[in-house]
Amino acid sequence: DTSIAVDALSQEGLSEEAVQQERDAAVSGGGGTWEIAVGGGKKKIRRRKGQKKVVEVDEEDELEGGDDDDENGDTGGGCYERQREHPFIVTEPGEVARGKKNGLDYLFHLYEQCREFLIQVQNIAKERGEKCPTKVTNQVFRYAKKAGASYINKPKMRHYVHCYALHCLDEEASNALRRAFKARGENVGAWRQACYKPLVAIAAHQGWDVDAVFNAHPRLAIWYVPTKLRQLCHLERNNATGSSPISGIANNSAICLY
Amino acid sequence: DTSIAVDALSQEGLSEEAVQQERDAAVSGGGGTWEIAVGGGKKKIRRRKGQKKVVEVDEEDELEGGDDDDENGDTGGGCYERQREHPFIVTEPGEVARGKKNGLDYLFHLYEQCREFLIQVQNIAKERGEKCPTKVTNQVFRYAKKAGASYINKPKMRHYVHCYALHCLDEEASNALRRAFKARGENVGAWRQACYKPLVAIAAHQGWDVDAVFNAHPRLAIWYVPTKLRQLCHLERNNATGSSPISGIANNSAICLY
DNA sequence: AGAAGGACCAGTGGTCCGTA
DNA sequence: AGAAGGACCAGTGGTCCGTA
Repeated sequence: DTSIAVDALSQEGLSEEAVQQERDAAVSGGGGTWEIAVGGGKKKIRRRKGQKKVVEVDEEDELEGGDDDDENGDTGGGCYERQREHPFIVTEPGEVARGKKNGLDYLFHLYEQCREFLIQVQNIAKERGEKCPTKVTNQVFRYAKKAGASYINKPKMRHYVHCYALHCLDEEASNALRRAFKARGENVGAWRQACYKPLVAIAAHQGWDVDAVFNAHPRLAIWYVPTKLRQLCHLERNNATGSSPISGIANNSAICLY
Repeated sequence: DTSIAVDALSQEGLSEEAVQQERDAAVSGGGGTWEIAVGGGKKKIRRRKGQKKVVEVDEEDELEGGDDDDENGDTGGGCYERQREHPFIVTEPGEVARGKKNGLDYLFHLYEQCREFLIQVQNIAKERGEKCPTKVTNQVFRYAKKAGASYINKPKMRHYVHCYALHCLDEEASNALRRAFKARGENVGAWRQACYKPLVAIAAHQGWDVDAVFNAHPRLAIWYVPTKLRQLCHLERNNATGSSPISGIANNSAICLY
């Protein structure tokens, strides 16, 4: 029975398209596929990026049919495999990922989508006189999922927040890093790690106050500062100071690490 | 064994006085009394307000001995009654409550104390490079308790937040309300209820944005807007608008409810 | 191996309701 | 009755680790 999924959606004022797609996903046996679950106005962008079938032979149907891997022959029945988003690869700015991969422009686009979902949640809250979130909270992720953006989830977005931060704060540096890591053939994890260092340098110039750095940028202010970035800034501040941690905070302009 | 309470305190850099008092409370059999648990630098203020023994015959010891009510004769043993703070009564500005009561100046003073505890928590967090609370959170209440201010607790502070808000935002109106309700012999609950209306009026003048009203005042911005005040503002906005809730927000200056 | 995300967990905001 | 606050609860921020 699909009534639960449809009921949940019917309260949110979604397009009939999204409801229909969610219904299809529910019918498909509990698993569904990411492709099917992607709904509403956000789907177009995702489609554009999803250039599949480099090795595969099956032409995908827009609404039905799985994104079957070779080892999974269970196509005819009601049992889809549990599909995940394609992994990210390091791409240059403007470059579309080929194969079963997603590029970094697409990654950053997800942050913009989350911002739009937050704005919608805020508007609803204001209208109802309820307390209004200023950050991308669990509530926003839940809203995004109901709106059909099932490819957005909290662990992923939190994982790459600092990469998005660098993209917002110093797009040139971010682009240069992407090109360098692509040229070197580094994987996404290595690129992600490398994004921390320039951010710490930016924080250093702002008195080591990474919260202030985030809050000063309107698109970044809606994201929680990642724990690891905060810790790195704290460690570097104490190293850079060259004295007891007690002094801290005020000595920002004297020392430049990078 | 008192080691747990002492250990918890020893990490917070408290005065030995507070630790000793906590130990006494623990020894006293799990109950302890509020008087004993009150410790550290904050105690003085509390003492000043606590003018007891109007009907009672027992002179209180500063550190030992309960604040025994007539019906409780269990004084000699290790079993203290579970003491609560004296209830609030409506007092005029500057008036000290008599008998086993606390006055409203004392109530508002508790909010100032919480602010000081928040500032301490913030300073510790900044020093450690941890995320820094902007509001009076559970963490702050926990810190206050460990610091010996056991008379501060979350339900009480949340209960009277809007009364403190009126005191901050329009002290003249707050004082007038206190005098009027005292003159009429109203109880604290009635006074508390009456504090909502002038706050809604203030919010009305600020485009019904009660969050903005709180945030604009530095001592108030650290407190969460109470749910009921938020709801009242929302209801009044829709009533005042005289049309569909869709219009909302922009029509602030035209209509004055009070 | 490298990576995506379901699902868990400690501690939160909120306040009810057993207590005095 | 009026009031103080321990203690509970649903939903949070954070991220681990079983999964693909």
